[in-house]
Amino acid sequence: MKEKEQLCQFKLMASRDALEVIQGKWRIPIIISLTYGNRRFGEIQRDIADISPKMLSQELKALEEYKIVSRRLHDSMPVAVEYSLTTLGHSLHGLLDELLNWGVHFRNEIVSNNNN
Amino acid sequence: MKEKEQLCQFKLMASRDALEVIQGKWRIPIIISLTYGNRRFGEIQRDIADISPKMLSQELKALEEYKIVSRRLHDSMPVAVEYSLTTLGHSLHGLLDELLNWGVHFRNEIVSNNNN
DNA sequence: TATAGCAGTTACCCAAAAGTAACTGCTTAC
DNA sequence: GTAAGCAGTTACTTTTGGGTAACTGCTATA
Repeated sequence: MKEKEQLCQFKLMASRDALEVIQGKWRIPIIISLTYGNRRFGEIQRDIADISPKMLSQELKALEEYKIVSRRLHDSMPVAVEYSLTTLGHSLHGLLDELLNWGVHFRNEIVSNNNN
Repeated sequence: MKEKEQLCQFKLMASRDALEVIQGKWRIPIIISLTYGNRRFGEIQRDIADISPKMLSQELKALEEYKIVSRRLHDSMPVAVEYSLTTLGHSLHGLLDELLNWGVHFRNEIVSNNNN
């Protein structure tokens, strides 16, 4: 079964590509916040109660580089910055959905399985 | 829109639950290897070419604690150990699928988008 | 004119994650 | 009897991720 092994290797590579982008404590939460519409820096910070401005800024920059998030600067005075998901960012929708569903499923399992 | 905000908070929690389990460089790859059937320690190690025995052992233990993986010891002589996915482990199938699809999608996007 | 809000940045520190290398005890095959 | 494969473990080091606190420059509001 050489085919099977090649498929396995292919999947391993694909998973690495994906993980490279979404890895870390804050990226998924940031993306989730942005699925609720365009958001300002401070708004995201309020959504994700325990993120520091340093981490938010750092991770937003990373997500921008991966073309997941776009940053629009409105040249009003006091600077207003608007973050939003790109098309590529929105393409994470299905993955996010599965992640959330599984998160809920997992919590139910561990709560109910005092048996086992 | 108080509802919207509560839903957002709910999703943030669910994502944390899920991430706690699948976070890290090696867990997803290990789970992928195990979707190809029950596997011995050495087989997983060969699937995932660059994992060290230390990391494999450590992550398998963690996945066992989360009830994602089960370890069966055959008391033959030379010890044979068989790892497999639990039901909970198999329930990650949909998530893995989305992850892999997105990984492929992402790679295609960044390869083709020399424009932008 | 002092305070608060906007959108961050900077320097410093610590803990966790991961890598490296060597070693274990067991058995079978050469 | 020596090498190789099984399934790991141990000690040590490096790297990275993330936390904390203080600070920036700008503006609107009280």
